[in-house]
Amino acid sequence: MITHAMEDYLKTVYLLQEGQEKVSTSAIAQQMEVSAASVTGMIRKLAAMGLLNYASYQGVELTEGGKKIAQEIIRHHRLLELYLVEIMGFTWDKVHDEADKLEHVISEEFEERMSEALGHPTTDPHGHAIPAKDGALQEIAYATLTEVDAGSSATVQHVNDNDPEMLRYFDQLGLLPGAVVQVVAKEPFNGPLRLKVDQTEHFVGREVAGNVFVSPQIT
Amino acid sequence: MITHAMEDYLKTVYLLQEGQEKVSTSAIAQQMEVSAASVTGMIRKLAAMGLLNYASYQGVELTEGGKKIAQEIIRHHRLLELYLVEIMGFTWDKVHDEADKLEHVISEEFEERMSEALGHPTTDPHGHAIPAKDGALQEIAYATLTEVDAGSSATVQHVNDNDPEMLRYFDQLGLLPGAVVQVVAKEPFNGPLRLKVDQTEHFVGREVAGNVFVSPQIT
DNA sequence: AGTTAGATTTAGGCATTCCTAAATTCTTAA
DNA sequence: TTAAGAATTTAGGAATGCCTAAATCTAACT
Repeated sequence: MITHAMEDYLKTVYLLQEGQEKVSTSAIAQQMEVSAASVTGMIRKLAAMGLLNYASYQGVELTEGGKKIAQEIIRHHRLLELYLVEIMGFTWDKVHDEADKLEHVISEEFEERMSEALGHPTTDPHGHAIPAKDGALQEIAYATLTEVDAGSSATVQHVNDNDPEMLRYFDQLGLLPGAVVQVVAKEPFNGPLRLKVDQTEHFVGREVAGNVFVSPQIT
Repeated sequence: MITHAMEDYLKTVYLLQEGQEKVSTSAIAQQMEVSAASVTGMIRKLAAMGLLNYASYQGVELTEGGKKIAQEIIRHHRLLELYLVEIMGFTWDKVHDEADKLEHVISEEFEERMSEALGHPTTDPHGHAIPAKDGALQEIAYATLTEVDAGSSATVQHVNDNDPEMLRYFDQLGLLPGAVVQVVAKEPFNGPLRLKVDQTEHFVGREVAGNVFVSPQIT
């Protein structure tokens, strides 16, 4: 039997796995805010179920079975976020926590009816790709705003959705997926960035800018 | 901390409590399909939390605090059922199980937005009353179809929503809340009832009829 | 009143999922 | 090459929520 906690682990491994193939115990522990010991314990159980491969001290890699479950959960999460915003009228910053709870609980039919009501979308409100029913998630590795040269412009593709407070801040600034930002100036020594979004200028800290993912502006 | 399991117990006690004030351990165990021992264990915990009063062998009674939580869960459940049918297009028979899972997980905001989308309704698709935000549930004790005299007509008020198969059967027969039924004849010795619903006649077993709650037809 | 059937509680166990602390293994740099 | 330090695993323990089996209580009938 697969539990909610297991689904959370699989989802986390899947999202951490993008890029590298192996994910370390400590990376999972940090991301999920549990102890490394707890991670080891759960990993062994998931390995015994054939949902991931792992060798002691070597890190973890999802099997096809594990990937499929992770994709399913991520699809639930992102469809829920979009449904909550588009159909139910939630604000941007509240949908992540609600979706984190609901994603483990909804039926396939619920998923299907949400997708239908939304016209089978492919992107959630934070700009993340929504995996197709049985398809892989194709997330492109965008640069963060901190990596954009002073003077250049870029288009916001997606933002991290973990921190509601930061989301409200993005909303205030107009840093939504699709928005065009110009990096007017970058302070040296890890100081703030000066941005121009929609005519208005703002100063934004490096930590904040690191959570905004952009592609070069298409002109 | 109040868990999902505790909420389920409180909900069950609340619904069993209608009519009598005291609810027995075995009644709870039977309704929830767990052992009586499990019920005892949970009851002691809930009593320690001040959510219900109980004395050994004497049965159980919810406190005001316990009632409040139970009402909240029942409100969630019934709003969810209605939302799933009216807004999402689920069929009658599938909403109970979905609502049983979601009722523990949704936020107050989710509840509020559902209620709004539905125009703040007071009855769910099975004819059960939806408790107001902070108000008590006022379920009227209707008669079942088995208690209606042969020759008399009655109006369906609500039906039991526990068994999806039975719900599909009710749907087929047209035994929906609001429908007018005439009991044409009753076989003696606990045999089937002959019903006339919407011009058509049907034979219905006693067990089935016992799950249809009616009031005398208002003519 | 005594017996007995049924209801209830107690006792002991198991799985889940987390924790801290201690032991082990790996890495790296002197 | 070895020894410190970091990462990982093992060990042991707590809370939850279920179970079965055994003990105990209640109520009903002779």
